[in-house]
Amino acid sequence: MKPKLTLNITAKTVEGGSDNALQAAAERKTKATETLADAWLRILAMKNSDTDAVKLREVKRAMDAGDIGRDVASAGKRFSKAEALRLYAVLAESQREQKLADLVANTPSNYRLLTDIDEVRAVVADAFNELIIAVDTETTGLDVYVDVIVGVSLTLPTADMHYYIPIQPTEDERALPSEDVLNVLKPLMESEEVGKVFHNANYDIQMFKRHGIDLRGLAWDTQTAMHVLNENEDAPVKGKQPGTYRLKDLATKYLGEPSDTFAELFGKNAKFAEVPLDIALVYGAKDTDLTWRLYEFQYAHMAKMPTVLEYYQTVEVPLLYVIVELERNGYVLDLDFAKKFGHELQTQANELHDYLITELSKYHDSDEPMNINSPQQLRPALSKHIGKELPNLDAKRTLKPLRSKHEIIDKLLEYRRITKLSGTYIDTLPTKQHPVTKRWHSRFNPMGTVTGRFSSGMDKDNSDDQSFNVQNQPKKARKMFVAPPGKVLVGADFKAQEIRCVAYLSKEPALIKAFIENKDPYANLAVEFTGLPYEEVYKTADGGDTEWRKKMKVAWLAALYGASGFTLGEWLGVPKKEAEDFMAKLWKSLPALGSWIEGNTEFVKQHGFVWMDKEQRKRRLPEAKWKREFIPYGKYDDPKYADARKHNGKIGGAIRQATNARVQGSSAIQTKVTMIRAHEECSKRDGWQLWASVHDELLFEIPSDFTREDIAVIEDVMLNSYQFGEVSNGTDIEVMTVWGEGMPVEEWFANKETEEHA
DNA sequence: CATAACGGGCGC
DNA sequence: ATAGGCGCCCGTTATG
Repeated sequence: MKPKLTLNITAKTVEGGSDNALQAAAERKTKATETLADAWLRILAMKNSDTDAVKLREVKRAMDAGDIGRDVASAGKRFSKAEALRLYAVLAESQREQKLADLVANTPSNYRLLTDIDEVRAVVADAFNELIIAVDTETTGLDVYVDVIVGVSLTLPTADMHYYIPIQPTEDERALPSEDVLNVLKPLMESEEVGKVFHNANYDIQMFKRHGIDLRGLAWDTQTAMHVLNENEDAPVKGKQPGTYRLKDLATKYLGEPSDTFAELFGKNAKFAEVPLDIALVYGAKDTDLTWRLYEFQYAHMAKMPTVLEYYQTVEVPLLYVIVELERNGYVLDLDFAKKFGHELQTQANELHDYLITELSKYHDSDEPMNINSPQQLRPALSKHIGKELPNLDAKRTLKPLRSKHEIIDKLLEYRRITKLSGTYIDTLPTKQHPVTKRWHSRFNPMGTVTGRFSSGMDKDNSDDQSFNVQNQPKKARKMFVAPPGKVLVGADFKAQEIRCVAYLSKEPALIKAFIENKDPYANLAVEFTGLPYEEVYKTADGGDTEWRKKMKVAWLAALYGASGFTLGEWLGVPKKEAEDFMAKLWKSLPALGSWIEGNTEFVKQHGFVWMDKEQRKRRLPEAKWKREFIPYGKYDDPKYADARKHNGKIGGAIRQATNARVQGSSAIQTKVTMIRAHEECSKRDGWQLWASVHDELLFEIPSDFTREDIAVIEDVMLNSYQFGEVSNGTDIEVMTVWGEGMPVEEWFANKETEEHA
């Protein structure tokens, strides 16, 4: 039986209403007579977010099964998406209670709650007989500088036992004092002899550090390992929920063990310290149980790729210690400078805003005041102002070419530059000082990119996170970052890292020769291409780039990014045909490079992935194996072929990524290996810290009375930690007290000597 | 009021 | 037939 809802009115009986009112009433009636099935069709056809879509389907399933009925308060009203989502909350709550009861009732017999310190001692003694164990901490929250551990889970695989140790401040009198338990655990956690497996080790290492435990013996992290095994795991695919590197999602998917996250079981704002111990046991012990099983699964798979396994264990795992130090060290900001600079920007922004509003309001067709930041309002107004229809407001392609002709566009670009600078950096960063450490902390995510680079930014799972992206700070914002008292910052980059990487991977003689002879690679490419003498294609008399060198830089990027002739033409400002001819001729003069790129394309089409250097890491590009769909000539813009267009676009995208991923990923390996060496050298010396890593650059914090020998150590780290075959590494080293305001090492020492003699 | 998509822009 | 790789974050806009 379909429930049918009707309202007791008809259009005819409404008295004294206007036509509009009649119509509205009729519409209301149509909507009200909608069947529930129709309502579902309507709701599911809406533009729902992925999370909403999942919730809605779940509610529909429960309703169809008769598990849940309509909201009493909404009786008589049309069934809405809002009501469906309210029902989801009700459903989730009752399911949650049922799930918890089921979990406790089905607690495995080898899960054990430890509430006696002697039992903890016995378990630790047993753990010393294991080669490797799984460990997890439960805490009061997610702030690694404030929150504390309220429980520790241990899995002892040979004993086949899973323990949960609740500690104070867990709100149960059986919970043991924190210090007692952690003192017993300390030798185990600090032992190199017993390996440890974690899921998201960074977090647990930091929590232990907060309690004075310096964790050693890290053997595996099931989160970063999963990313090495499948970097596409949480690719934002439509209709699929992201965030699948969570332990519970991985267990559900790979272990066939349906598992709920903490929030799903206890609600968003629940505190682990308040969870009853019978539930805490089954939840906590299951964490390490699942982590261990996931480790076994992952190890078996990775062992089939020995080069990847070796890389994971010797680079990605030890790197986690480095990341912990990097994040905890944090940054010092010059707040006085930020405040002064912020005011300056504000004044400039206000002036520009006034000018733009005055000029553009004339063309703004609305009673509401105009908003310059709204592209929707800005584009028509600006188009009318300059008397030319603008297709978009893209700075590089559309606005910059017009800036010299129209003052308004020049001012607009300046306004956008200033508001971006203050809004994202100068005004925002000062608010992110950590209240306890008094420093600014960034996150370095080793699984933030598909190629193996780090990403940096906020922790998406932690809404309170005050972290920020340290890798995209513009030059002007870097001036806020200063060396801590008594220290200097030393920046060391990999000179032409990606070009050296390509020289090595492609074995292109023209490139290799440039680095052996210590010449400029772009100029050497130009020599190879034009036959002109080196001096004529390198620098101009005033030290700027020659036309040929500029052109080669652009062509280089095009080659690396897989740009088409069309795009290269745009970059060089020449017709497509000319760009294509140029590219063809370039490949002819660099045959090894050309065939290397072609080889990458063939390889990815055949295998659906590419290798990074020495097969240490894969970039999986399954779309490259797809077959192109046929679109008849002239039908390209036909909406009928939209899907085919999209399909073919993905193939092109995957092929473009093949070469780029090899270069970017291999360079990232070099940077990561070098970071481990850098960290080792820092830990041998007082006051030395790795300060940041920005893709092809490492920054150090060292005492300001450093010597030339100290710089030689940093130079050695950069040049000799990871080689690209016979292609040597290069580095430029700078000393600074303010980030970005550097000077060469020799200048630093020269200044110092002058001061000493004065 | 929360969430997500999008245009735009900073870094390498 | 199609148009530059990898990120993160801001403000606006759409949506219910």
